[in-house]
Amino acid sequence: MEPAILHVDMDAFFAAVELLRRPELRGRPVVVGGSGERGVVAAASYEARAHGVHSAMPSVRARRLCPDAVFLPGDHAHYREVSGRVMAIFRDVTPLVEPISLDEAFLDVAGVRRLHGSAEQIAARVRARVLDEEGLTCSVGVARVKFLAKLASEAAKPRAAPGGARPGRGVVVVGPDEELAFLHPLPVTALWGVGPATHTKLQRLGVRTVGDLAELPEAAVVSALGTASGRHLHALANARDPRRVEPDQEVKSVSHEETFPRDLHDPATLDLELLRMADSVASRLRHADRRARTIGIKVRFGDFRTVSRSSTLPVATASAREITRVARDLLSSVDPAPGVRLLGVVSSQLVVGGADAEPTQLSLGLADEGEIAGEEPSVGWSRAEAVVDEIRSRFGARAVGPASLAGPDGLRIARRGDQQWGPDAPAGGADGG
DNA sequence: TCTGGGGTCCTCAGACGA
DNA sequence: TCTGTCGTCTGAGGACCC
Repeated sequence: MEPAILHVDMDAFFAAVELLRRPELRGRPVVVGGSGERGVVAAASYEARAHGVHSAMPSVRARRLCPDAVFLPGDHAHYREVSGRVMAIFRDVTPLVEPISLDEAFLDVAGVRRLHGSAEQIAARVRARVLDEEGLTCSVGVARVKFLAKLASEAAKPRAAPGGARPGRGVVVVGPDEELAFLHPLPVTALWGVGPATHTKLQRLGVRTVGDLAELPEAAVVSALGTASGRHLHALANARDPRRVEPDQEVKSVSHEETFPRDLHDPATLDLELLRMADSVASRLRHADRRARTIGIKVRFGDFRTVSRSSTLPVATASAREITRVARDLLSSVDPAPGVRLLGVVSSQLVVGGADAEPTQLSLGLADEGEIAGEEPSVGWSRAEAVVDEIRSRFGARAVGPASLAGPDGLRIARRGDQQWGPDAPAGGADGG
């Protein structure tokens, strides 16, 4: 079988997009990410990587490693916009595009080779178009199966070197007869699904490389890692990966979580944050035409101990009021006294369709603060929230929101990606204990 | 060298009904 | 009526990915 899966990975995407807007920074180490003490690096230019800076590294440490670096706060909305245009280029080549994140995607080109040429030729053309139309470089891996394509794109990438990037090969093709020779010398951590915990377990079995793992009997791997992970990783190590490129991935959960600049102890402050996050989750659910059956919270304490609580409702909801009510209930079972570092609201078990897609849970007609004259209270609220959505779509997310979120600088409405890489430098917003 | 945010998937334990 | 088993659902937590 000829390779027909492409994995396209943008090179230092966020940093590269920023350099397009600020060409004067070219050649300098640039770091995109959170600015606060608890922020992390989202992307680093190759000049910064040469100093040892990499994504997910605490910003504080990145600053220490590379004091000359230019730190930029990151603009998630803009990256999404650029990503959308790049994905459109991919879809122009084949309809079978599976985005993995803003900066990478799998493409299945099996059906378009007669039209566009071999997978390798298509890969080269995709790279050229992305560079032409967006001014961005990307690396492409080509293989028979997904995870090999992904490893191949990694092998195609530029490398960090003092003074900037050493160009990579751009496109790497792993032919069917080269798969094991390509795969087996790689460290086992190169496999998708082998993180620190699994690595430790595999080390105990004497596994260092993918080849070592491939040689073990599957039963031994299953016994060490569990059925699902064990079988999966053993298959990958033998170049077997049955996963197809899936263009229409359903979203399975919608969540919003934030790390605070300082740990919070005060229940009233936490309650306001919870309200803000529930409002954000509900708004995004309605925008995606989804409702959630399960509502959960996530609490991380100052010592990094993390707990979660969840509750499954009889009827799915996308109402901010209902999500807040459930989340509040769950939060009341957690003692914030040790200090809360992070709070999150999660919605899952999603069903398709807005509020009118399924029967609404009617209340028993008790007096309700949200009641609208002559209407069932919950119906009144869902109408009110539909109006909120309409206003936000016209005037922006911060145009309207719960009164309790009003402050001297306007509404404190949480938007997706606002705080993607950690809290900004503290501005005295936390209660500090 | 103190660890973000938004996701997915897996495991395990307990509850519950057939 | 009691007990055991099985499958399913739920909740909590962990690991991993970008």
